[in-house]
Amino acid sequence: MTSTPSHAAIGIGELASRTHCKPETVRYYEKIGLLPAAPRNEGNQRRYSEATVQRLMFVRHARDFGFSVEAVRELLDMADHPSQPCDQVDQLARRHLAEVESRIQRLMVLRDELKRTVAQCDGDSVAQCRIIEVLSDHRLCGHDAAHGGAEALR
Amino acid sequence: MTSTPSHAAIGIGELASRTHCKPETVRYYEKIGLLPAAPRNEGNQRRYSEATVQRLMFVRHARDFGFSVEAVRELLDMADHPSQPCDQVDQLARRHLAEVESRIQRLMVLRDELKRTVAQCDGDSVAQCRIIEVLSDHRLCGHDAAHGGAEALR
DNA sequence: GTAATACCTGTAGTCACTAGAGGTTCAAGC
DNA sequence: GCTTGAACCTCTAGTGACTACAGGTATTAC
Repeated sequence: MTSTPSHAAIGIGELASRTHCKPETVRYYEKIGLLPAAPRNEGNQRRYSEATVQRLMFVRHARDFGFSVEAVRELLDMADHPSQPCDQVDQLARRHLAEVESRIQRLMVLRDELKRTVAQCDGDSVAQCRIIEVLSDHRLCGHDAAHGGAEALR
Repeated sequence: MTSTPSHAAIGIGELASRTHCKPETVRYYEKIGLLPAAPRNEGNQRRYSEATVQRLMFVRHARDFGFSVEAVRELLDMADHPSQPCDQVDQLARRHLAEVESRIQRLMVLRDELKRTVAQCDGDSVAQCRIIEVLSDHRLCGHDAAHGGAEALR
């Protein structure tokens, strides 16, 4: 076991493994200001406290929720001011929820069209392939607008 | 109207507008080899044929379907060999469909969790905010694994 | 003492474009 | 023929959120 007593300083490797990310990511977060510049030991290596573990967990969790780094920055700022009203947090989360829902919608349209197209392929030569045919001629789609596939991923 | 007779050479601007993309994107596709290097007029400007319009439409349409540029490259290659069997096209499309479906699944898990969290916020101060609380403590989630938010977007 | 591992900085790469600088060519009107 | 403005050219850098690598230093275990 390499568990460290809670009062001891934590190295970047342990911090990373405890928060399910990589040392590179930790340094990246420090660089872009999501984490404060870590104090160093005599050999110039970063040493962390439990508070930083908590902060990084918050960051990772928010990222897992799909919030952008900029949104995480705002959320952290709000979390740092607990006596303020939480309207802003609420708005940010609702906006994000709306984005996720619209992404799901667009992906579902795309999925249906892909499904329909794939189902029509009879496994013969490319010349008769329905997939290639549909890609070649937009009029063969169920939809006449773009499906928003590439955009749906953003 | 600025319509061009079909036998005349087409400029990059018209090609772009007819395929709903930008001149920059056309040049980018040429650079990465999705489009062949265009012949030039005396003043070094690109001139396109109807065949290129068709090819670019294919590319845009495949991208709208959410295929990666690498996948589009493969699809183009297959479309260029119409006498071959279309198993590969089929496999590529099915793999892509599976990816889209898994992305939808992950996004739906994320959406449900976000929805639940947002619903629990009573609009009081940040200190009591359920959203901040959940982000601070992963155990408060419905799920105990990562929600795959950031990954779901890829 | 030595060897393996962990850490450091800085830079470049990923994906699919997009934006801008700074210059050239074209097309239309006078 | 000249001028003006739009369209075009090349090249470089920026986007988001990391990831990977090169080349060096520190720590740790034996």
